[in-house]
Amino acid sequence: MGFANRRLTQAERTEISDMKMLDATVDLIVTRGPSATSLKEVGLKAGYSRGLASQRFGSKDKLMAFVLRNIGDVWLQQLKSATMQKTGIEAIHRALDEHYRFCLEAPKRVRAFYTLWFESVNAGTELEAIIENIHKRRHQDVARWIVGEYKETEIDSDRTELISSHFCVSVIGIVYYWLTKPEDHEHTKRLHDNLKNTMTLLLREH
Amino acid sequence: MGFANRRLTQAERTEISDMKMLDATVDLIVTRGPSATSLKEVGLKAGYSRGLASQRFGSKDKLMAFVLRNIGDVWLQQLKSATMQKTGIEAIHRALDEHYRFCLEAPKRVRAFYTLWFESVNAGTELEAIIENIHKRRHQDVARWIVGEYKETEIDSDRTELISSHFCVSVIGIVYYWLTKPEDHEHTKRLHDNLKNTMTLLLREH
DNA sequence: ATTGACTTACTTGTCTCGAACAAGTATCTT
DNA sequence: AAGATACTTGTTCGAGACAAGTAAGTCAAT
Repeated sequence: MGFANRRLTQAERTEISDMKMLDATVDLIVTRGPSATSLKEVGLKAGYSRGLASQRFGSKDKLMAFVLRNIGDVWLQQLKSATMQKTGIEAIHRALDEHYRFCLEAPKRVRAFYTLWFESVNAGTELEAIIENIHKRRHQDVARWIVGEYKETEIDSDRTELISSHFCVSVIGIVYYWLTKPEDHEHTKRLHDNLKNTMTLLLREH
Repeated sequence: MGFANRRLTQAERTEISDMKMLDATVDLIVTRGPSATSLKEVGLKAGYSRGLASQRFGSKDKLMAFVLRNIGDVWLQQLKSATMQKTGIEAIHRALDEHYRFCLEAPKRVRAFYTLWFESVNAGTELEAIIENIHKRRHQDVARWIVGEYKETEIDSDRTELISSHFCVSVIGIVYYWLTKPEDHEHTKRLHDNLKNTMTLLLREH
């Protein structure tokens, strides 16, 4: 707080207002849902005027895209470093542990993230493209983990494809259930562990 | 068409307008997404005035609840008769076949249904309660199928619980992927079949 | 360092459109 | 024909979007 009144650069000003509006948006999405979140409220809650969010982002969709990208990037980064150099079932376990941990640590952000994620299905917005990208990356990551461990051995590419799909599908489902019961950590943990076991089983079975 | 101009009862009138508005809503949800679907358009597309949907249902949320309930009921009915008297893996296979079939046969309706389903997460609306109910029923159905087949034998209630959860989670995930690629029947079929195999595996493993 | 022209951040005013509801008209009922 | 029910039209309120305004930061010349 020592520099609270010091002169800020333009870049700092936008950075600060962006982050404040991000937080405000996350809060509003989590408490009221995206459709009941107004640009006006976002601006005011962040400590600015009713018009700033509109002015900065251009449209509600673009604000949401900003939120999605912002949270998603942080996440992908964390996930990447957690599974670095790992392959096979170990990487998968790590990824699921990290996923669970992320849901516990920044639950509001992750909830907002996945709420937007689900909401943008069939919404015909720009968000779809961003999410499509994340899907692809996730699927490729898993496939790479499997291939890295079992390459040219028991598991062919068709089977790798199937197992990766199963993983991605299950993660989506788990997240869905987490969103409906975000406070039930026990249940969420069980679902993650359960998927770990199933994945182990699938990789063992040829 | 023979009775197009005959005098209709009030009950018939509402029934007809309800169904026409249901169809209109489904169309609009599938093409533009729920938030871009206006009550005005629903009324007009159904062949009535801009105000009818509003007047009939009271609010947009209630229209959506109507759509959800209506499609959900038909579905549950079909699913029920398809799995009648069946237990264990056979019931599960049947349920998945039926699920896949439903996605092929009435894709617009099912898409609208699941779009609303996903959208209502964190929306704080009445829809959540309806969906919560469907979740419970689904979970119980699966648990009953497993218990019915393997009762007092190898699979205890904890494990039944886990396997049912896995099923429900995976179905949600599959539906999510279907929504993102509704035209890729091959992929959707693979995901369904894949889940059948995994369930078989889970039930075999003790 | 101060000044002043210029750019960038933010605010206020206004338009349009959708949701919601009230008050009206048309169609059925008995 | 009188009452009830289905449907329409008129109006209000609030949100998104954008234009026009104000405030804050930047940078070169003195």
